[in-house]
Amino acid sequence: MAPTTAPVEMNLSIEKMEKVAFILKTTAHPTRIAIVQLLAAQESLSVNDISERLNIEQSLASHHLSGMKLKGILSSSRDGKNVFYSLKMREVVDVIQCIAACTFL
Amino acid sequence: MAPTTAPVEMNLSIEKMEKVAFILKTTAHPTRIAIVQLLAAQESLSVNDISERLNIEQSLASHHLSGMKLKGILSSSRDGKNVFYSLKMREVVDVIQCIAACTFL
DNA sequence: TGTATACATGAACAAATGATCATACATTTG
DNA sequence: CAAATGTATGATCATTTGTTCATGTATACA
Repeated sequence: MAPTTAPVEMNLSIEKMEKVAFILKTTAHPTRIAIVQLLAAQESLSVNDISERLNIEQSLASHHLSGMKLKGILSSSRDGKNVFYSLKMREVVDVIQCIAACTFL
Repeated sequence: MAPTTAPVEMNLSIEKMEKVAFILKTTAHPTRIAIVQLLAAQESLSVNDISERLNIEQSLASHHLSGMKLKGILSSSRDGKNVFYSLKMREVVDVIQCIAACTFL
């Protein structure tokens, strides 16, 4: 039987480390963290919703959103004039929670 | 009584989001992820150990290491000619594990 | 004291990022 | 179709990052 608490042992491949870095990098920005927060609570929001809630320009919101979509963190679907974004890679929520939980921050 | 599984609801402050972003940014690099990996398994390693294991120049390793130390992720202590670095913020291990566990990566 | 070994540091430069602006595209409605 | 609304995109620019190189500092040891 494997012990329930194995010694830390992960040995990621170089490729995997690059992918992980890629995702972390995509998440590592206050505005993008805020976006993830909103979408963790809302299921889906339009670009306007987000830019208003975060008090940023529409264009900037769109840039962040499409970037995050391109990198696989978000997905989007159009409904009339609006484009609604939602979380695709929900794991990033846990990642943020994990760091945010550090009491010393 | 608070429910044990609350709906996703974290509402981090702007300051907290900036701090989280700061930590993620500091971690978001293949070499630095590799360093965390090594230190997750070794407790402490010298600059030379690390630069050899990762096949990078001493100078580059030192830059990454002192940066991570400055940002609170690592700590260091000198023993003779060597400086040994070790993980201070072990939470970053979980963060990396979390993303690395995504099957689609 | 001088030399070797281990690290640190700063300059310099290329590349990536983030923000803003202007403008283009898409959809609805009059 | 024209105007209004919502979103995307590309150019530009300032800032930050990552790397390399040269050199400086610290410790050990002959």
